[in-house]
Amino acid sequence: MSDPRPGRRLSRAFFDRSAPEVARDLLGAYVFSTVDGARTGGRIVETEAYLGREDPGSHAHTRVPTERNAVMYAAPGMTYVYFTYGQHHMLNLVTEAVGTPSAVLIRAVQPTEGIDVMRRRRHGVPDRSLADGPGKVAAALGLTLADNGAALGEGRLELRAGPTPAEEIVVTGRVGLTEGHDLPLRFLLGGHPGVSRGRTGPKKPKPRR
DNA sequence: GCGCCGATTGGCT
DNA sequence: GCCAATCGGCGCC
Repeated sequence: MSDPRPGRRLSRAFFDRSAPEVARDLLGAYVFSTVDGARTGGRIVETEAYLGREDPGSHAHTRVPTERNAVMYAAPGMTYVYFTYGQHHMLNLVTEAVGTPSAVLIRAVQPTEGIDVMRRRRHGVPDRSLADGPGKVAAALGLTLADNGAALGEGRLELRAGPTPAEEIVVTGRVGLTEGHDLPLRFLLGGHPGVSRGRTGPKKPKPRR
């Protein structure tokens, strides 16, 4: 069995770097939440980087700050949580300096703590599917829009370093986007059973004939 | 295991 | 109105 070995808290400086660097280095790190008195979380095994105005897949693409994406412009390490598809929350961590809208999406977590609570929140799904997708991560951790905009170390989330992953780090295109899916900005631990099953290609397939 | 499809709310044009 | 950084169920091989 793999014992959880979370280390020291991740610093603001850790997040004050480019989103791809942070996304890669978050692999093997730990994320925990304390919600309703229950601590849950685990090891990050899949991430995606979103770059900002120049990134066609980003919420900040060619846009002035809006109410939703404002947090992307804020301080490194801040949590950016948004709601989509009428039912799912997505957990992101802001990267780079204030004014630069970039973030990293946490796409999959290997549960190590509070697994019983996560089972209850995820009601009926097999253990291997507790947090193997971005919507599942937020659901398993009990996150809501109330967690949007929390400064590093001040909200219900805690981020800690982990040992350097023994697994190979694999880089692919991002999942679920209509634009920018071809950029190599998705990072995952190769062969890990807990990564999402997301497709990397264009969302709308080319017409067949 | 893989692919298709409906669900369901809020953000944005 | 349109459609989204998704999920789970169902059908099929």
